Amino acid sequence: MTIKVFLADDHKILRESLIILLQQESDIEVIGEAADGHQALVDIQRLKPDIAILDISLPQLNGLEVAARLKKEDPAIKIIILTMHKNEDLVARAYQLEVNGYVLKDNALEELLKSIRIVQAGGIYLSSDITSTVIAGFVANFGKTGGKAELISSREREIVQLLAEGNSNKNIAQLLNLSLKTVETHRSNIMHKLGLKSITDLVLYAVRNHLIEP
Amino acid sequence: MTIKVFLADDHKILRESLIILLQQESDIEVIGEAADGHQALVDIQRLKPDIAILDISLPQLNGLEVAARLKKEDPAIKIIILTMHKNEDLVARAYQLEVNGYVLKDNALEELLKSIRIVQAGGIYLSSDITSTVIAGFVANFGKTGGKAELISSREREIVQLLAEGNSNKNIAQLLNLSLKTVETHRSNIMHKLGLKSITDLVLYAVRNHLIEP
DNA sequence: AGAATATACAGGATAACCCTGATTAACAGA
DNA sequence: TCTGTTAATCAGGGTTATCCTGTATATTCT
Repeated sequence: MTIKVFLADDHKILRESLIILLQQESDIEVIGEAADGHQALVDIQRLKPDIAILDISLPQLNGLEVAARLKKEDPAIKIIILTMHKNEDLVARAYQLEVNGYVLKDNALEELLKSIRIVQAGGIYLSSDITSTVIAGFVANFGKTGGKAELISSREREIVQLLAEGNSNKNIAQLLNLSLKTVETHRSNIMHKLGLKSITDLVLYAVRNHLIEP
Repeated sequence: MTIKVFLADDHKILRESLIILLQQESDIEVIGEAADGHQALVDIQRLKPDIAILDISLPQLNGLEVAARLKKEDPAIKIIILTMHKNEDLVARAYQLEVNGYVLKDNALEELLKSIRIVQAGGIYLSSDITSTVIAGFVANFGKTGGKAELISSREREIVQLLAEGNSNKNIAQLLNLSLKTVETHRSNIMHKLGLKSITDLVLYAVRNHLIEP
């Protein structure tokens, strides 16, 4: 019995290449493909693959939304997210949706094959270079806040935005009538909670989460 | 005589897949690969492939900058840009660099093979879906970019990207084999030239100019 | 040749970062 | 109600990083 997989990715070159290579595996069979979220949703519900492999940045309906709708209708469906995004928030959202795998495109092809077999066997697969701290932090928060995990507090989010807008710690302290030390503490906590390594990462986080516009 | 190609793309899954499939073509031989711009530049100059296939969004040094440096050293080198971006400004910039091919990742694999053979034969290949945007872009940009002085130098652009990717001055100095003080000077000059007040402004500049992806 | 630019490097001042603390208020669970 | 957790506030003190002001050489442009 082969593992029937469905592949949704908007880049045809990658889609075609992966299908050719997946077909060469004796235990894997690609039974369908899609280039956008709507088509993926319709075809996956019709073809009922064992595993749906979804890119996040799909046109019309993003991969996480497709995953959410599939899981809502059939919580047993197996989903692997295949994406270039190692953004903490997206990983957390995927985790919330209880997807079965999260594989980065800059990992080896071998990782994808491994994830398919592990997920088919009932396991959960996460790319090794996704920071464990984010997952740990997320798991720690999950359930205590009623389902929706807020990684950072309201005050912290306010400071994220001010930082991403180019304000210095000193500046923020003046704006918010706080001690410089308080701002430093917030900043440090934010970096740890979000798993960011530099102010640059913070700006990108803010852009991705629409706290500021590029 | 086979066509010797070099492939640079930061997504290992795509890179691996493409190499396997390109190797199956009897007239094509992949003689090297790279996951970042620096490695690509060094290896391409060392291995001297017939055609260099470059993604635009490469870490450390983006594909267009790699193309510019390769063309400067050897104007006869053949370059195919393989990218997800169909922005007219990126296409126009590629055209100014006189690259030999521009293929979109959402085209078929067959397109890439065709582009390799056409470019090897001395032709220029453009993905069919960007023909209209490229024409529009040229009409709009023609004349403007003729003698317009670049705001920042090639070296500075390289450092902008490394900064926006979250590297510290120290880190960049090591990567480029420069003194820390040199990197600091470049950084300062960049900020003044571009009228930026903070590193976050620089990240936003890099995002807007597609030096990095949000 | 002269001017402008790119590239490279230094010293000293300022700001940010890191780690280990502390206090107070709010709030949830046993 | 007591206890534990989190949010929010602040501090000392040491280590790094960044900013500002200069200098110098090679290359490129006119």
